[in-house]
Amino acid sequence: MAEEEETIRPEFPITRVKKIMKLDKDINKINSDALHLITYSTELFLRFLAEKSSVVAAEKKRKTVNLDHLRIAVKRHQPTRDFLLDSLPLPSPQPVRVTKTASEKKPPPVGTRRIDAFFSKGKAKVGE
Amino acid sequence: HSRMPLPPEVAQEPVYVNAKQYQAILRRRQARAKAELEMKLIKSRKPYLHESRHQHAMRRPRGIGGRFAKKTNTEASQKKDGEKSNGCRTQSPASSSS
Amino acid sequence: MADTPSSPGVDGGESGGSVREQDRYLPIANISRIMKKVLPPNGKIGKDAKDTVQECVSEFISFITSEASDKCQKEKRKTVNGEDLLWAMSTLGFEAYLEPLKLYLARYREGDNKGSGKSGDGFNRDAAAGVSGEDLPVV
DNA sequence: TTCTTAGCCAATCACCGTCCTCATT
DNA sequence: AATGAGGACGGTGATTGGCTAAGAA
Repeated sequence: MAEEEETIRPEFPITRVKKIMKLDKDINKINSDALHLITYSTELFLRFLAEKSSVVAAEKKRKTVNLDHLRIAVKRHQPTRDFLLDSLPLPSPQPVRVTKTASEKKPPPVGTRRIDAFFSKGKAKVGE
Repeated sequence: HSRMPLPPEVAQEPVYVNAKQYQAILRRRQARAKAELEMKLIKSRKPYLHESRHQHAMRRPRGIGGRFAKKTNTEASQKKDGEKSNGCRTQSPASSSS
Repeated sequence: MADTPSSPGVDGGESGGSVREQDRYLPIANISRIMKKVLPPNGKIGKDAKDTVQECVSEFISFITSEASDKCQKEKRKTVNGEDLLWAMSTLGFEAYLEPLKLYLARYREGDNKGSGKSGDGFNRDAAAGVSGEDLPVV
């Protein structure tokens, strides 16, 4: 057997993934497993965004995936939507179609709570 | 589990987020605010990242269609004037559509 | 064209102690290439979409890592390990990645390093679809 | 219809991977 | 003992813009 397993590598440069992690000074040390896992999961996440955005583009009958499609795609997956809340710039004109329907103004489904304490402390009670 | 209203960083009214992520999102906000303060994180995108690569791209031979052309022997010799024969776009997409 | 406030200036050196773009994001060419793989054959991607995805991906890294690191601090450990990351994934709503990740880790350990990298390996082909499924069951 | 824009090409060179030493667990 | 951080070094793929078809409007 003359063929040897070529050490295939992830699509992303691992060293840069680590650099991005280390931008947060609260991060101390990272072991090899963690580094590789994050790198690969990032690739998975990217594929997810691309795939979902592509679906939206198709729905909109567009051949080019644009930022709007990405926003809609993200909006459809709660965990992603929530943690990317600050990362997605709001589209310039938000069609304020907000009919002052008081009944509709109660968005939070069961199991949701409001946060008011951004200043006081970074700790809010999660217990319901 | 439950969802938590998150104080908006840019929006106006509180947004409800997954309770599991709530703490993590706030932590990240603090971390980014701190990083922005300490490292003066840039917000805007530069037109290009490296001056040297920008220059390289600008000085490269281009085909008739604006594409980068292969370095020819003429170029390799770097002495004689040459005629760029390659870099020309391949005719036309022709009919490759299935 | 609206030009960016910050001039290109010199390469590599930004005034003060600012973090460079190439240190905060993954290479845009890699982002674009991976995205194109899941698009239809003739699909295109807008520049704004690429740039924003690039930022979102970096945020993803920091988001997950932060949660894992937080767990480490609470447990008085100084090194983030694989378990911490897997735990963070599931905690933050990406439990769909657990299986693909474990699989990948096994591959990686097995032969020093192994990955899906190039197309041809199908063990992760549907991995992205894992979370694609839909919203998680909000119990 | 008109106007905007993303893909296309490949050469340099900044960055990635590897190997090393030293520190930490 | 095992393993991660940090640095040096060599190899290499990401970076890069003008033109125009492809799409958006």
